[in-house]
Amino acid sequence: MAGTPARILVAVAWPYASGPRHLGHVAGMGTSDIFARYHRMKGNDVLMVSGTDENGTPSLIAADREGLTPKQAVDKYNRIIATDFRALGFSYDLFTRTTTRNHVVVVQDVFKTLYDKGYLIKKTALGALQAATGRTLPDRYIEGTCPICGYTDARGDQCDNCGNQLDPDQLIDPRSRIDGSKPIFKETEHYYLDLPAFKQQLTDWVTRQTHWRPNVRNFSLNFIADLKPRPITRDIDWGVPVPLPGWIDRPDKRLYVWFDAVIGYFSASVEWATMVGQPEAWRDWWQDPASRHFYFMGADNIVFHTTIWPSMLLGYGNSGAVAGGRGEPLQLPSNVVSTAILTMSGSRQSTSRGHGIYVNDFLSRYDPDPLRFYLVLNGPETADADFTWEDFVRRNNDDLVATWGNLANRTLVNAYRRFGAVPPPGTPTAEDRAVLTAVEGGFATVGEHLEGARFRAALTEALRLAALVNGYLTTSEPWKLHETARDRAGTILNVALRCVDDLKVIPITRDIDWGVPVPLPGWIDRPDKRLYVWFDAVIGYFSASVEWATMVGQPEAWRDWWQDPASRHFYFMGADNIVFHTTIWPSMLLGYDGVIAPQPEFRTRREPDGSTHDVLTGDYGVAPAWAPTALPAGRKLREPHPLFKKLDPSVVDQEVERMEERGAK
RNA sequence: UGCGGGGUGGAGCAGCGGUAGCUCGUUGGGCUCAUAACCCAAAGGCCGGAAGUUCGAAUCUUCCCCCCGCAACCA
Repeated sequence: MAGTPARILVAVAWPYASGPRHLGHVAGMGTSDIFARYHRMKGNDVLMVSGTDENGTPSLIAADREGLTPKQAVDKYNRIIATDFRALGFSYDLFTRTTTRNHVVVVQDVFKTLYDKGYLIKKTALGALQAATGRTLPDRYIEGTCPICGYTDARGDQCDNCGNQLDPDQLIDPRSRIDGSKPIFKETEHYYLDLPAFKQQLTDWVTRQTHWRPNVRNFSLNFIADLKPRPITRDIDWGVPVPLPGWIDRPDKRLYVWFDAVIGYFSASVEWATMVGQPEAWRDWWQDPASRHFYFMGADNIVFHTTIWPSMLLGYGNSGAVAGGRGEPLQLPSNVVSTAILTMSGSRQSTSRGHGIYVNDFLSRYDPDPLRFYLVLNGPETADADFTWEDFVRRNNDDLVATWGNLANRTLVNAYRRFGAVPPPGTPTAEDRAVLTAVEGGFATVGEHLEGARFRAALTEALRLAALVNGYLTTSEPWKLHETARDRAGTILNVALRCVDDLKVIPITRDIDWGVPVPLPGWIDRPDKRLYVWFDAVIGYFSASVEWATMVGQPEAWRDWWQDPASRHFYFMGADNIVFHTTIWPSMLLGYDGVIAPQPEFRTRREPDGSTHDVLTGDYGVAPAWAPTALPAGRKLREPHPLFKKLDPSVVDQEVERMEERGAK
């Protein structure tokens, strides 16, 4: 493990804004968030970017289906998806969109640069167009009768009945799946990316990536061995205009959606730099050979990230207007972490067939933490995994609640009731030292798993440590000692509290505190619940100081009074208020309000052309360090409340019923 | 069809030449501060199928079956 801060780019697959996303879509994304949070806690400089993929045919089809314009449709789904991701606590430094002005500028720069350097080839090929619109009709959107088996609903790329691969012009009576019209087949002109030009470089590079998962590496090498030019423009009126004379103004030609989508990793980094007021800051990640780039995506996207995107990066180098011809060539992926498929009760989730669970639907009834927990413990990390409600309830109740939630709860309940504060450590026994050493060792062992993107193993190890502390508590029985040997009971609870304090950083949960009453999830939006007036009133001393600092133009100046141990505070009040100032307010200041898992928020961005869009971002620098925490004796404890909810087994039947109802519609 | 990955007790996985192990669940017992943790015991697998190599195979070879991905106009 490097002791010096490293720059880590966490690049997460761009969800398509053609509908709400279901659990299968986010199955691999929780791990990217864990990875980013881990590296931040390690002290590394993390840039985590993604956004919604909004160009291309599926957006148009979604819009037509709902009677919306393409822009309205992608606005709608961008909002839904970003709201889901905020709720799931994905700590993006920037979650943006592919319809921003910035994205268009960067994409066109990459295209133009590849063109100028001779990596694009103009070719004419037979394509299918939709009669009414002149838009490209992808093979899978053409249906007809299979010429081999006579199946009447064969698709243009493949017959679902006999499994044979087809070309769309082979179909008998071909029709558009969109409007039923007969497709027009004609020769159309397109630009192709000259992938074979990069074959040798790619082969050498991938061969050296011995740390990749074998299937990713082998699969990529196999793919590279037989590269052909790949089209990067299409006949469509929704997408990034082709930045070449004679093409830029054509309404019927746009860049192909996959081409612009992968560039999103880069364009989002550029947008992030602008947003934080350091327009050149993206170079620290993209042009520093010491920086490392980690890509998270589904298994079906591997070649885009190991072959096609690297080809584009190699071709671009540092030549374009955005990179400005200076610095190192843009960095290639360091690792590509792919996720398999999350099936739903045995079959593949499909939006069109109504099979699967939407994220927002799920979160309307369950908390995000159990979902994140489940998807790591039982998700499709290396092979397909199956989501069943029965399994979800079991993992939640038996692992998350029983092992970890109960450990935190029993430790805090015991310490709070008998001591009210963190008891002094006393003289540790061999058992005390053993359990502390084991738990503190978790930072190394769990960390190693996370570095290697072995998330399931990391979580399993964290749970093993929690079980270890459970065993330590059961054996030590501090609840029997607090009257006869109070010092010893205090020592045991001190050890257990420190273990819990460490483990709350290690486990892959999102938001664990020590019992702050309000605001809590579920209460924050309740109009009938408010903080008690004295609570917010006394905080006024602090908030007014912050306000003053902002007013005088030195927003950090309040720290000189509030965080300098040498400063002295004098309070003046009526006699009826003494207890608030000598007891309650000091308790609040001592209380454990530290943020363990900072959360993302929406922010509106305005671009030079006046357009605006909302992005997900956040200040994640306040997270604790990835190291044993120093829990001082004497720190006040508040009345604990359970961290996670136990689920009633009846939810299994309820959810199965709900799915059947929807499937029947 | 070609290429790649995978098929191990009810679920999820590890093992990859020495005769099968982990987590959870299940059954019985102990204990109980706690959102029933922890301890003890037990049931449950011919390691997808077949043939072969070997003193010995879940582990190596060959063939076959099943699942998933890719096969370049799904992204």
